[in-house]
Amino acid sequence: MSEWRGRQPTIIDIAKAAGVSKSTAARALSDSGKISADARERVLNVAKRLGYERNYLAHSLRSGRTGMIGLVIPDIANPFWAEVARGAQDEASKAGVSLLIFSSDWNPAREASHLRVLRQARVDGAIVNPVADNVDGLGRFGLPIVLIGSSAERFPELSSVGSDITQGVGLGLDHLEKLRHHQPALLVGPKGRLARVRFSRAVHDWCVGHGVDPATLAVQEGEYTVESGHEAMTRLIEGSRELPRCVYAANDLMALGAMLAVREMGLRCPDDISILGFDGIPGGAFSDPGLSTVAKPARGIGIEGVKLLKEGIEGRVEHRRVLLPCSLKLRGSLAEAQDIMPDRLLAVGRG
Amino acid sequence: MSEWRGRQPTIIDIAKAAGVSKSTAARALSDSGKISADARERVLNVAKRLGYERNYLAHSLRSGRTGMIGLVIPDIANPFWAEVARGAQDEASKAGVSLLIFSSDWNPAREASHLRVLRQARVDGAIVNPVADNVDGLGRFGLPIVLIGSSAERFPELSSVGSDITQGVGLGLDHLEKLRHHQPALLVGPKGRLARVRFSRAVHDWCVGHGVDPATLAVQEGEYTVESGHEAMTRLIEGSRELPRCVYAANDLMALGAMLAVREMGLRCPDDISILGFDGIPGGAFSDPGLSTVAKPARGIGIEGVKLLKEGIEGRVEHRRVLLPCSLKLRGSLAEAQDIMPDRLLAVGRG
DNA sequence: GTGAAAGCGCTAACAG
DNA sequence: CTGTTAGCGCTTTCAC
Repeated sequence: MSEWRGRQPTIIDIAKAAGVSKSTAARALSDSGKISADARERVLNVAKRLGYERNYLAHSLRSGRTGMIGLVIPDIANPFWAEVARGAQDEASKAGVSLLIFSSDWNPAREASHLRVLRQARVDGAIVNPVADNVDGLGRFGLPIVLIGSSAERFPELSSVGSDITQGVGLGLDHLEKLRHHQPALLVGPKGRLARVRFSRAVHDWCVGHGVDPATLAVQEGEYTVESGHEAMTRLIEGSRELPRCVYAANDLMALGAMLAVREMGLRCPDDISILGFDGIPGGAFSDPGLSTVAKPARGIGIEGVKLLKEGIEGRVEHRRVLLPCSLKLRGSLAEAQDIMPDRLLAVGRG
Repeated sequence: MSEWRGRQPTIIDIAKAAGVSKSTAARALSDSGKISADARERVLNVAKRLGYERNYLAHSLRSGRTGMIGLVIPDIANPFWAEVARGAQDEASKAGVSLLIFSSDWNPAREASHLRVLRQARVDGAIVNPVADNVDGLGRFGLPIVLIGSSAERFPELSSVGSDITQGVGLGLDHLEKLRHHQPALLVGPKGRLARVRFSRAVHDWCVGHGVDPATLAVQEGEYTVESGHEAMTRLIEGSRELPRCVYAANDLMALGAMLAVREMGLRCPDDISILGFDGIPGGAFSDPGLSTVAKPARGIGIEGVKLLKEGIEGRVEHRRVLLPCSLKLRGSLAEAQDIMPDRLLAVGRG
């Protein structure tokens, strides 16, 4: 209403205008303690009229709680992480806390800096997917913290939430088996990454449990990008004695790259080669055929992360590890295995 | 080092431990004012030893600046907005301020709530893409504000940064003309949206300037989604006397949907129908053929938004409008127009 | 019920 | 150059 170009009204202004003391005004405004209905109403009215808004800085300074939590992820522009952020955002706003999102761009130094900023901003806690291998910083963060993603293994003492890779890998392998693809070739990530280890181990375990010799599966490495998936697929086709009829990629982008490579070599997906991805990125719907994939519960991870963190902040639960199930997203890139190999395939890739 | 399970040390602890007064410690810690090299060093050493970290709440409460700025966008899971956020994040961390990202999910009520939270958190300013048509809230935000996206037009008095739609549309149309597609069909957004108006107007103006009668262009509406693009394209083909040989979609998702529709009708892109999108989302690279598109400067918008806001906060500049140029991203979905229409095309779509 | 008073941790005059 | 003092706006005893 009024064009008060000056500073925003403080609790003192309200108290004065309502003819009560600072503390009575505070009590009315924070809806706490004993206060007469009359006084409370008068204060509230004045507050509304003057456009009062609680100063959260002062509030937090005094109460020791900021009502803010931090989220540190590797890349906000990556659809998977964006989805995690969205889930966290939803849950945070439902819980009435503000979420501070930080993107580390896979840079450990930047991650450390973000963590520092968060602590200095006195957030009540943080959700982090650590990119730094040396994660000392986390140990001494000194605030409630929840880990997301694969790095949880390195910090068994911290609460964490992630996707159940073992279950997800099994889901994919089971489905491939149903399509009679018993020995899919694998497109995995680079050696160093923990995610790679977990994927490979899950595949290994599944094989052992299903009477398949893990050593018989062809494997190619990639960098989790479309380009490297393309290259890996090319190497795979050119390097194998027999044309692979099915490929299981550890990540959707590589799967998409593989699909491109397949087409470029004059082969067809899924008729000649079936392709299964892992992630569930939206872009997988735009390829031709659409990419079938094992989708990670990205949004759920964000939601659960916030819930877990709240538990930690409120001291309700000491420590907990949550594993969310993956789900199968079937589009067009998978076909049943043919018993007889079409003649024209025999000639392909013998470059 | 030390396992102080207690509270973090304050400036008073430092002062005491260093044997100086609170203010001397403050001066050393904030690197301001006159202070002897000796005292400064002693304080700094103690601070480091005790693991001192400035309490930004108190700092902000006192100094009136929080060093935080807000970013309110419609959807963090949308690749375009994620990219904007990433740009803003980069620039913010370069400028040494923290960025609070909020996603309104196209919900005006939620947007209003986010704006309130930001003001209550005493951010120094905010960057907003308003979804609410009734944007009273913005006017009385009371803090420096920068608008991003198309809504800038409704608030000529506020600073803003956006993409140059007119230039972008022209870029696309120029290129199509070069390929001898003089009358592309248009896939535009829903009537209400400002973005739709701007796109249509830009096309109109280009036509007038290039001797094309705007009324001769076929137009279909969509909702900016893959599905609606698919439907619009189907309507377009079934509804036109002559098969359109080129389509210009106002958004990439609709273009992708159109591509799907084209293929389903037994036509080929780009041989039979050329398709041009508008946005530049990463998913456009996964389609077959890859989607040629006019890319909006998403990251640049985020970067420029932060720069503009900083100017506003520091009172350096009163008001400014920045328009960033779009760029052409050529992939496989565009081909030169054929003079003669292949026979088989004449039969298609006469459902 | 209500008010007075004492801080939360820090900055910014102001004297020394 | 350094220490003292007075708050920033709010919550929270503690008396009355």
